[in-house]
Amino acid sequence: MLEKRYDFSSREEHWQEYWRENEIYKFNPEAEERYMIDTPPPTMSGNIHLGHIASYTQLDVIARHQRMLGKSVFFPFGYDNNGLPTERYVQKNSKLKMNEITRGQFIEKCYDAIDELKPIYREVFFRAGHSADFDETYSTITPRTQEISQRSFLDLYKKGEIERRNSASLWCPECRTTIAQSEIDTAELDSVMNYITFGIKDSEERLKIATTRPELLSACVCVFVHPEDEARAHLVGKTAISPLYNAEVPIIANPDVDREKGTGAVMCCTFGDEADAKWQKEYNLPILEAIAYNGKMTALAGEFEGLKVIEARKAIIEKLRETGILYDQTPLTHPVATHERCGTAIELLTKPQWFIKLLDHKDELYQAGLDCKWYPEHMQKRFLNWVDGLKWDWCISRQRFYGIPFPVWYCEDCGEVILADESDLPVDPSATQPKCACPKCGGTKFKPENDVMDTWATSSLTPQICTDMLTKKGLDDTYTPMNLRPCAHDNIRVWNFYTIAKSLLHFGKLPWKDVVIHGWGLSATGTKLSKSKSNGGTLGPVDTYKKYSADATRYWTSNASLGKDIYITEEEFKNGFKLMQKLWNASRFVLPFLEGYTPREIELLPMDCWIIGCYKQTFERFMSYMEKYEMGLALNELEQLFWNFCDNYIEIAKNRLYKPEVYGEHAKESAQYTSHTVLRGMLKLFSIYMPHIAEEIYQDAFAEFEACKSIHISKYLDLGKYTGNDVSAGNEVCEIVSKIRGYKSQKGLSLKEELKKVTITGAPQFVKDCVDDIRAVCNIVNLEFADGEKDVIIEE
RNA sequence: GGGAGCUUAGCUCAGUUGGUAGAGCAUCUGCCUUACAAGCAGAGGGUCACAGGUUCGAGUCCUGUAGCUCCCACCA
Repeated sequence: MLEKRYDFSSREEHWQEYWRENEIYKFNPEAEERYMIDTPPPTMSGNIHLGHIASYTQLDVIARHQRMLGKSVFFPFGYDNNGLPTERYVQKNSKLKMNEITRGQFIEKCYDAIDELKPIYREVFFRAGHSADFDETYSTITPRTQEISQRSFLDLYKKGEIERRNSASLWCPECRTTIAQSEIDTAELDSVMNYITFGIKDSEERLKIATTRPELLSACVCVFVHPEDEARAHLVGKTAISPLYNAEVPIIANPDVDREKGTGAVMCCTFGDEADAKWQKEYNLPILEAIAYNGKMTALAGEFEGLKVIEARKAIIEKLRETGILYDQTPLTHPVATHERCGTAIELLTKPQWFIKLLDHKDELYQAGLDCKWYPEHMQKRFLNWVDGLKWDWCISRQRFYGIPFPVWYCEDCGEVILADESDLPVDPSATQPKCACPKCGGTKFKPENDVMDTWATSSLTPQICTDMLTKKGLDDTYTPMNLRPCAHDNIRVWNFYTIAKSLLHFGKLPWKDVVIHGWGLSATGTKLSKSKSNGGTLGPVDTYKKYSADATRYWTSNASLGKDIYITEEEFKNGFKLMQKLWNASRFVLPFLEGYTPREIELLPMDCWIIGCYKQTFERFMSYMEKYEMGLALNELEQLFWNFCDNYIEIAKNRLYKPEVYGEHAKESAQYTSHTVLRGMLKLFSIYMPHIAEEIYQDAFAEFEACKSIHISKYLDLGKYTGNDVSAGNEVCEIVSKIRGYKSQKGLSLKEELKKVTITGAPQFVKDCVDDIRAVCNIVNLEFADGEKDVIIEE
């Protein structure tokens, strides 16, 4: 018997523990049919919020759906605790500066932070009723993961896909590390265009040049003009003299120059922007470093040495003004590349870095984008677009403390790269030494590579890291391509892209077949929920579970459209809560009539056939939506059926169930069979969205009947193909009932009010066969049928 | 500048292959009905962004326009 009230707060926890103890969600690698998900490990960088719950719950709905199709579902859970986000979190919360403590101490701090955060993260997901295995989880910083990640490095190095190059790379002066193209944001910043003049050697002429980066004047290596620039044609081949520094630089004609921009003459520095870097390579120009890794000017800048870039810019402008070299200024706003993590304008600096070759593989990457199935489909374009615009190889060196080290030393004598032995992985080259002498020069002194790898170099291996929990084989492709990678739309060019790249480079195949793109959880005002910013006022996940239940929280998130952002509104939690109550109450009505009842096949009354037809129709639509990962639309279909069941079917069945002495035992049994079947079927469909209450009711009423330990490992109730005939006729009955209810409503009568006589005209045979049901549900003394136009005539 | 998506009821959104506009929320009216008042019944509410075109017929297909959102490019 179900209690009058469903006490979700205690029952939800009860079932969570039950599922865990009984290993309901355990993956069976031997299963005939498997469904494997490459779960995104949440980044451990602070407080977890409802946005996470939104996307992970959608994923859980998918996992549960696949499980109820009879597949064994691999739904791992992991923690992404490797790298910059965690590092920044630790720095911020402990108010530490990187240069004030040792690397070892800092790493300890990071591990401590992870230990504190892990249980919080686990709790939030576990209490949402997620069907992942929380007892065996992975993390992106464990020794085992480090081993896999380093092995990936060695493998790609040996394949010739990784190399160390000394070239321009994207540098964040705030984080003091190189970053990748994918980590760039663009910010619209105010700036000033400064018009200055260069001298010309052996000439009185001055050459006008515009620049937004006068602080790089000391690193000016060349001046370009357009080949068709007649006014300046005579200068090509001559030597320009930079102001203040009096450096002699060549004047070269270059078709890349945009004659409309600035003055039409460009100074090329090391490096003002990507064009500078390109030209440096193209003309083999000298590399002059005016900016140091800490974002301050070097000795090259002369009197401006030690100033930060922005300060130096102000100072040099002042100086240029004083000396009369600056002849004009115009304010402008322009887009500046910034580091997405900290918003600092990035610089291009030269430093030896490790690169994974991507530009050589653009075609394969593009093809991989075509080969994956994207949901929603148009997200594929974003991937292809990104591959198209790829300009940099993937720089994987990071000048940070906390991360996975490169398994690499350099020979102090000859500089040769010495790789760690695979059997020694994971290694920390700063703590150990190579086992043999340098193969090239026989040297025995080595210095370690002190950089660590980009976090994405590791998280791009999640298919290998998570399936390693099954195979213990590390970098292995036994289970790839997996079935599904879920991912937010902002991660298409990052996590998705790199995972595809690694899988292609290592194994020559896709990491997974399907990609589902989910939106962001947005606050009611439409701002993105973020771990680092607080969107004050919004509920936290655990508060929401407490106030509205986990099931209601899940309802909110699963009701979203594929790929679309979802807004947090308490309205939706309330709706979820109401649905839960309704499910409870409907079951509380039906189930007592099913005590001691065992279903057997009998001939069903027309309206019973009708609701079963409705169920079949819903079931088909539900399945086809879920096939496309459209869980929100599937849920809508289901809800429609459920309300129909409550408002129309139960009202009809009620009379037969209560009064078999009036309507007959057969009519009662027909209603019993039908409500048993349809409620059981609907519960299963609901169970992927609201697993707790579905389990509660299932255990009370159906678990024994199905001899199944949990609704979540039972199979959907497929009643066969919907043929389409019975539903429309039954709907007509509902319309007639609705008309009669409307009549009472308009007259201000109670619905139980007795009607003396009702005549239904133009009704088909099906409706006539339902005479008892209609009479009962509308409380009609005398119900008659007549020929003529379809109508309902009521006499009080 | 290149690409993608969106525009349907006051709000949030559905609308599969063209065939009389749908749901939830909100609003209004009525109803304590032996599951549920956190409920039930009923009602009002839309030139489907705009303009053309194809068609017997267009929210749906084609072309164009406008507005919003996102991705990419744009640092002289």
